[in-house]
Amino acid sequence: MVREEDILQKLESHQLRKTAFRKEVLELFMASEGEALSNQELESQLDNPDRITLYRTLKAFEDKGLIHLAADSGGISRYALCLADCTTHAHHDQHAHFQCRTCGKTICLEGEVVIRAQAPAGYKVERENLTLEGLCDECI
Amino acid sequence: MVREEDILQKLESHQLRKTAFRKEVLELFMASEGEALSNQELESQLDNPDRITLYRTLKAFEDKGLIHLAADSGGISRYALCLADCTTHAHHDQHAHFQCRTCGKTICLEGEVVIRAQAPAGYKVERENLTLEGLCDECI
DNA sequence: TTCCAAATGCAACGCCGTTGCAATAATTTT
DNA sequence: AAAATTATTGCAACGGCGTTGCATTTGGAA
Repeated sequence: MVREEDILQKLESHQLRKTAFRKEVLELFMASEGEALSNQELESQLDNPDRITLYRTLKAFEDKGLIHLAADSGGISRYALCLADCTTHAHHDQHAHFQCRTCGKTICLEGEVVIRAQAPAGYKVERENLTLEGLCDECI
Repeated sequence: MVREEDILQKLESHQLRKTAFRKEVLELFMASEGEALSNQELESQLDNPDRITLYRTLKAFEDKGLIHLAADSGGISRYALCLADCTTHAHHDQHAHFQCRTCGKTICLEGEVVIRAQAPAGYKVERENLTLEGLCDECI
């Protein structure tokens, strides 16, 4: 269970207005335990879901460093809560994601990620994106 | 320049019919030097491009192991030629991709890729997907 | 309470990708 | 080489994801 107080505090600290809608959305993220949620999944759990408002809410959350985008192989967007040290326009959590090829469930992976891959000379690498694909524990 | 003979041979060896359209599409891939091309980019270079036919052509190429999908951060599909040892339903080339955040140019990266990341116990990892993002030599 | 800026809800749009179906073209068979 | 078979093409229509513009409502500050 997520405490109302914690939700409000999180919105406040990220300079986001405490509207009913945003509280609902943030609660879903905080209750999802590191799972990345799609617009569709969020809509199905919301009270009075307006697609467009949800899109804009997620974009606002992302801009303020509250959530981050996790690549989905199907081309849709999935977001997950950032760790504590992400702030506005400064996402610091460089971690891998896992996506189940059957149910689409996507989670953030904890722990160390070591990547060795080289871009050609003259290229500038700014971010590394690692996604593991396979079967989750429920689809195996 | 790509030789007609090589195009036909490649289609033949992958059990694909040698139609005018497919020859055109394959030629674009063979001339692109490891760059991953989107439907849009292909359409703009084709003679008489039918969107739907192009989608199906790419799917056929992929099924037969001629091309592979490279993740695009914007959620669209980009394909690139496979290396020689890919065959029907058996893609062997596990390599990273680089995508420019400005122009979208996407290339296959050669060389070794070492990944250390752990999925939770009970999960089965089947594929690892590594994409580097940044600026290409022309956008820097 | 008043005011302003931000967030919401609605309508409309554009792009990516897919499906069904009839017409056409490439192989295979005789 | 013609007929039969099978795959491919082109077209129409559709659905989903995501965006933009605009009027209305709401949250927060003065």
